[in-house]
Amino acid sequence: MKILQEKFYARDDVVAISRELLGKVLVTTIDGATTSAVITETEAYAGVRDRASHAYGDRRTARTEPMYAKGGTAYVYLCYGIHHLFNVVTGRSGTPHAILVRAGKPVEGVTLMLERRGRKRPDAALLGGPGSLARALGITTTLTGTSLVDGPIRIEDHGIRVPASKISAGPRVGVDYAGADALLPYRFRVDPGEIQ
DNA sequence: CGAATGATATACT
DNA sequence: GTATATCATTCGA
Repeated sequence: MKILQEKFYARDDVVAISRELLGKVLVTTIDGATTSAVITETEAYAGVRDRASHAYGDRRTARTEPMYAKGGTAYVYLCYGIHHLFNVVTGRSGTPHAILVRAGKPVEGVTLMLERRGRKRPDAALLGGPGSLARALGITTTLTGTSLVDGPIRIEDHGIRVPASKISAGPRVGVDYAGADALLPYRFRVDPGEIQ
């Protein structure tokens, strides 16, 4: 159960880190209650040169400020006025790379996750989609800018191995506005059935 | 298929 | 300071 340290996040290759996050375990402790899930889907947002990124063109604002922090910082923002989306900031300080965590497979605190989502039984919809995942894990915008190393959100390595052959890559979701960058294969997914 | 729903960025006065 | 368009989505008809 080792918590990923700053060294893991500080690297420059956000796309490589996106692949490596598959199979890692996202853990939150909110109000003393812990919930966790294996990450099964991620999307890379490659800083200032990626039209789909909030930091495209070096747009540094109050909202995007956490993206410019050092790797291992949480970036959470409100989307469509309803959904809190959780991202992992990578790269060194000043490099606004981030990874959107889109889906997961429940591990710990399933009852609480069902309660937060207003559902009866665990199924693909419980943690399927970035808004649903954040909701189930209790992640809100108040946690943006917090540390993933010693904060309420962290990511652990449980030794789950995801072979490269089981990872599918494709274009990102909901970023049609990004022109040619919308076609980049920056979305990575592993079939939840492949996770032990 | 389309409404919901509010913070945020940007362009105005 | 005020106005308005725009979302890295979800759920229900």
